This record gives sequence, C-alpha cells and structure tokens, in this order.
Amino acid sequence: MEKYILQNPDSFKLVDIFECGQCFRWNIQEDGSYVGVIKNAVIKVKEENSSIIFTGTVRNGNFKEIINNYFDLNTNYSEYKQKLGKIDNYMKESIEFGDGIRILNQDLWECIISFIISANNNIPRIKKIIEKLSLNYGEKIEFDGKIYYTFPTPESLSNATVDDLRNMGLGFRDKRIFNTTKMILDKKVNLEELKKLDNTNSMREELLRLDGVGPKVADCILLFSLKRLDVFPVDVWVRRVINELYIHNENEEKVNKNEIQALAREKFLGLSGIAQQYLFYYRKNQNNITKENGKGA
DNA sequence: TCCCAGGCGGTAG
DNA sequence: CTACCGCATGGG
Repeated sequence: MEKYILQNPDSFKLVDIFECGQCFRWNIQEDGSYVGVIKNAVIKVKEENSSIIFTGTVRNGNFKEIINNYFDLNTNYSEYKQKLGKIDNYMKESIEFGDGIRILNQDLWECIISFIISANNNIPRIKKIIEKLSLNYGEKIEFDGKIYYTFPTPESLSNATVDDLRNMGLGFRDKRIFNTTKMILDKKVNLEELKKLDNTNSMREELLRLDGVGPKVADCILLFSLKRLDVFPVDVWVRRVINELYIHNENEEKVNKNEIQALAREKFLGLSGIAQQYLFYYRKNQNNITKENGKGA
C-alpha cells in the first residue's frame, strides 16, 4: 500500500475536481473520499483537515510522480483565478463556486475513447459505459480488498467486434470506437507523435481524423489530456451561459458556435480552457439547484 | 410519458 | 460553406 500526503495544497477540492465533468472514473465513497483508476494504479484520495491523503496500489511507476503529474500539482491555479476573476462578475462567481478545480492530466488514449462516448450522452451513463468496457477489456487490479479494472489498452479493445461494443451500451457510437481503436492501433494516427506537435491547431487536425472526434470532442481532449489551455469546448451548457451573459439571443440553439469561441478567445485570452471549466461547472450546477427547488422538496 | 444528454457523420442546398 | 437530420440508450 502506497501513501502520499499533501499539506495545504492550493486550489484542491475533491468534489470540484471530480464532479466538474472532466473525468469519468472517480467514484465517491461513504466517507467522502474518492477512489479511481489511473493507468495501472488504484488510488484513494481523502481530505483531512487541510491535508490531502493519497493511498493506493501501483503496478509500475512511482506513486508520488503519478499523482503529481495527474493532479497537475506543479501548476499555480491562484494565478489563473486571479487573472480570470477580474474579467467580470459572473466569472468571479464561477471561480468562487469551483474554487478547488484543477485540470487533470489524463491519459490521451483513455481521454479520446471517453469523449467519443460522451457525444449526445449524459455523465452518469458515460461513466457506466466506461466501467463496463474496463470490466470486460481491462485488467484486474486489487486494492483494499476490492477488485478494480484498468482502462482497456488499444490492443485489448481491438478484440471487441462492433457487436461486442454495442453490447457494452455504446449505441450508435459502437462503430466510432471500433474504427478509432483500429486507427490508433495501426498508427494511422500516432498518439506519441501527436503529443510532440508544437501547436494546438496541428494537434486538433490530427484528432479530427479519428472517427467520432469532432470539434467539441477534440477540444475536450486538447484541454483534459494535452494541456492546451487556449481551447474552448462548446457544449449546450457553455452555449447557454455565454448566450445569457453576452449575446442574448432569444433562440439559444441558433447561437453560432464560432461567435462563442471568438468571444471566449477575446475575453479569456490564453486561459479560455480554464475559464470554460469554471463556467461549465457553475452553470450546470445552478440548473440542478433550480430543478431541485422546482420539485418543491 | 416525454425530453434530454459535455455531438458527430452524412447529405443537401 | 452552413443547415438539418438520424442516431441508441437510459436518467430525470
């Protein structure tokens, strides 16, 4: 059992990090801790007073390095928040709400598959499908008396037929996962070379060649795995909040995506990706609160 | 029940 | 280039 304690970290709240929509393999436990699988490691994270306690098992690699990298611990989020907080009042509120958000450094292959699954889908179901894929095509890894499963490798997932994938609950995304897995395995898109590209647009062009990867999914991959902070993924929530704040179009669905991204680049400069995450998390959660009140409970 | 979800690919204009 | 549509599934 590995252990690592972080004292007084800056901008680190488990609920913000894991519930802001960037990742799908972390689950809250009865004691408020979260357990998740990162590559070949199972990790439990718990907040205690002002410390963060990581425990877990790792098959290969250095536990502390895995955590430092995955949780982006060498980045100063206070600086980001200070810059973005000056932009306007809603941005300031969003930052206060999602104060403990950090953008994780997720595995590229896992991120690609996960966000192809995210298309026209909801977060609970995305998580369910990914767990089922891991159960069927990942490797067992034991921690704390329980069995967990690693995210499947391209090799392992390529054993699945389109019908097998359909049976995982993927729906119409089955062929996209099948084709993309094959393209990556055959290095039609070489992920190691892609990581070395020096600008966001050339990375995006490569990602867009994959079946099931369009503009939105590509931007999520660029932000959540490739640390491109200058992207601005536009989904229904971000479209909604940007329209409400700045555009005021009566028909929200008609608001042009390019207009939103141009506006975001202008307002948030090189930090649009971070800004997007605060806005998404705050706006989506405001809606949940409204819904709960609406039920009159 | 019906609407909706971190959209994409294909086709038509 | 933009506009629209079909798509599988299950959560709320």
